[in-house]
Amino acid sequence: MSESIREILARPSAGGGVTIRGWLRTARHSKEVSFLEVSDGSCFSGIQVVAGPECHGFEETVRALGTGCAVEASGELVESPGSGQSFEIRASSVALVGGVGEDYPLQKKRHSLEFLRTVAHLRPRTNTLGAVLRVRNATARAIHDFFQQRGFIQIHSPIITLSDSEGAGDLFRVSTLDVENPPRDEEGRVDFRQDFFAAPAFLTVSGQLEAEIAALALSKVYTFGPTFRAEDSNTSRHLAEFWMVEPELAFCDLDGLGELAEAFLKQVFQRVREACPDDLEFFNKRIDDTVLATIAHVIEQPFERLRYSEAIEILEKCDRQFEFPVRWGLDLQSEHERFLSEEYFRRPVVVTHYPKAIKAFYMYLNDDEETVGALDVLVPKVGEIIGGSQREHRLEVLRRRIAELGLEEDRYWWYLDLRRHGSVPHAGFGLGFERLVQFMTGMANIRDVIPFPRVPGNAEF
RNA sequence: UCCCCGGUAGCUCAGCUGGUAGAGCAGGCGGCUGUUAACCGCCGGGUCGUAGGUUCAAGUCCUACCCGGGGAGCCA
Repeated sequence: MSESIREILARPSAGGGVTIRGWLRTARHSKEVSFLEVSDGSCFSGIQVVAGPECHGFEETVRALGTGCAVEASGELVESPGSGQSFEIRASSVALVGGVGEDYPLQKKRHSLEFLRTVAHLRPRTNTLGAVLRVRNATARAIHDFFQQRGFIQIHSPIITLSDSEGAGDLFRVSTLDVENPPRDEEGRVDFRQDFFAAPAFLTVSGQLEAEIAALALSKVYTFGPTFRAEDSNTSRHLAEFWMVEPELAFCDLDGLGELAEAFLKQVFQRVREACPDDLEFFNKRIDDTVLATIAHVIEQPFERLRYSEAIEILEKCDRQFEFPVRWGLDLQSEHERFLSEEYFRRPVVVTHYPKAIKAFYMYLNDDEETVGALDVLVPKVGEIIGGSQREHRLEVLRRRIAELGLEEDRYWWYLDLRRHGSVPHAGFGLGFERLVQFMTGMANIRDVIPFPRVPGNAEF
């Protein structure tokens, strides 16, 4: 494999022959010389190829090149006399590998992100999406590194599931039945006993329950995989298909979970800042000029920790008028979360001990019998980025909670069984991977931090 | 799903109180001895989101629908 532009630009000094392959960002032609800016996606920067009449292919090829053309160029790596780059390639030959039509939609000029979504097959070639995909990659790697270094074992939780988990969101059905003419049972209802899995099946909304199973054997585990929600929600923070990171720890309580969440975010931010400095510089310059300061802040400042009750007090006492009411027992709204993290504390905030009525059945019931061991991490701009809890590991308490909420115990038989055999305190959280990338890059719309977004009414590409 | 805003050239937009569509960039051609989203000149390019309606006349006003954006709900 040939040397990437990233590797060439990282050379200690000029000199020597190089060959690069990539796509033209722009071509500047004057009478005796052409400047080609070539990118291969290996790093934010492209490399400048300078071709004159002595270059093989100058008249036939180089003069006709424009934005988008795929080329192969060979020559000598030299120090650039122009400002704007340290090295450039003095070309001895340039060959066209793949030309572009007159209707090639990408210009060297800035495009709107909305337009780029309509050409998702070409948008990775833009500065912005290229940077997003490199940061996304670095973030995924940093996540694996964090857990692997600490002895967490990755669990591959299933994509197809029969249970609807915590009942979170609407589910995508998985079926091989003929939708035009499904088999019916005696009462005329669709007979899923004849379906592929002999039961109604769905795409997973979370790997949590499976992670709990694994944690109660391997102690420290995590999942990192796609999840699916069929909610008709159309916002800049929601996708129908997104990736979720879910660590789960045995012998861990809520405090331990909060420490893990903070160490996790700090290290991931640190690693991505080390891996993608040019990309982050670009986001800070062109997308959101607070990105670098925010990243530094997350790495350096301790997170604020407070209980739900304290959060309510702060919100009640402040002189801000909120659209939605603030009262103990009501869930925090987006505006409340943003006020706390963006304005009041100006840093990530860890809120714990929520009222049991607004949280899921599996969360640990505190001694006050009113609150549960829930934990949310709120960050500026994005809002809730992590949601987690200490799990209820006491069989009788869990059965009571299931009954209180009117859930069917039968459907959770194996989840309950885990509490009958070797049950221990355990805790875990879920992190929306795209929201993390949004936070890192400052991208306003979640559809622009995933290469192929799935949203209501649109799954093209 | 709800509320608000928008849809005009390939892209980004302008088009006033209704009078029959324009700029920059992109594209094509030509010029320019080192450019940095290069620059200069010329040229081509539009059923103004769709369907109805009002009017002598609709890009402009009205209605419905479609698509996009922002916010909210739900959540990650």
